[in-house]
Amino acid sequence: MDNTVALEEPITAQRCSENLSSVEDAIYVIGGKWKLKIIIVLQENGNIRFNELQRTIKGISARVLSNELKDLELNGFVKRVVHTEQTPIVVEYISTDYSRTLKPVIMALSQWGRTHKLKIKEDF
Amino acid sequence: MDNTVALEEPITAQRCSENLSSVEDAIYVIGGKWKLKIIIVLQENGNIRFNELQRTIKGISARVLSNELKDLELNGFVKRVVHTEQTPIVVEYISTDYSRTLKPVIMALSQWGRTHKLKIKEDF
DNA sequence: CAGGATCCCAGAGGATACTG
DNA sequence: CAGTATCCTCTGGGATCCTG
Repeated sequence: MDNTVALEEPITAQRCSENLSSVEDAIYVIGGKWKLKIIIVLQENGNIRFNELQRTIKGISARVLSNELKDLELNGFVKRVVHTEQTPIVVEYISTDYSRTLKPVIMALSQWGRTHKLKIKEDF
Repeated sequence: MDNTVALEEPITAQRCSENLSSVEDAIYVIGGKWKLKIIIVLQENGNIRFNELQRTIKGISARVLSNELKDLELNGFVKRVVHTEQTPIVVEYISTDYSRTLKPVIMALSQWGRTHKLKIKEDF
C-alpha cells in the first residue's frame, strides 16, 4: 500500500477539489450511522459473533446489522468465518487488514469527538 | 442518541464504548453527505457567497445548502457575515477557528479516500 | 442575489415476528 | 444462535417556484 503524497504541495483549487472528492469517496463507503462503529468493535474484539456484536453496538437491529455486515464484507472490511464443525454452527466476524487502514481515520474522529464533547460542556 | 450505559460490562467493552461514543459524537455533528464538504470548501476559500458555494459543491440544492449552513453556524463551524452597506446586500460565509480543529479528520479522510480509490482500481 | 416555502420521494433504519 | 421477512416510519435530500 504505497501512497506517496506531496505534503509540501501548495493549496490550490486543484488540490481543493481533489480533497473534496477524496473525502466524498471515503464518506461513501464508511459513511452512515453504523459502519465505522461496527469496524471499531470488530477491531477491538478479535473475533465476535453476531448476537454479541448486536449487544455491543447498542441500538442496532438485527436487520440493519445483517445488512451492514454484508456491505462491509463486500468492501473488504470484514471477514465472515463459519465454523461448520460445531452444532449449532458458529459464525464469527473478524476485521481484515484492509479495515485496519482506517485506523488514522478512526483515531482522528475519536480524538475530535472527545474534545468536541468537552467544548460542548463548556458552552453551558 | 445513546441513552444506555452498561456499568456492569467488562473493561474491554468499556474501553471500546469510549472510542465508540466519541466517534459517534463526531459523526453526529459532522456526519451526513454535505457538512464536511462545505467545511472543506469554506476553509480553502477564505470567504465565499451563497451561490458561489452552491456552484462549488456540485449537486447540492439551495434548500439543503441553506439548512446545512444554519446547522453548521449553530455548531460554530461557520460564520455568516452580512454586509448591509451594499445593495443588494452581500452575504458571505467564512470558516471559524473551531472548524479548523477538524483538519486532522479531514486529512485522514482525504488520505484514506485517495488510497481507497487506488485500491478499487486495482481490483479490476 | 440569498434564500424561503412546498411538495415529494427513495432509502436508511426501527419493530416485531419468524425460521433452520 | 444467526440471521430473514415484513412492515412501517422518518428524514435527508431533490425539484420547483417564490420573494425581499
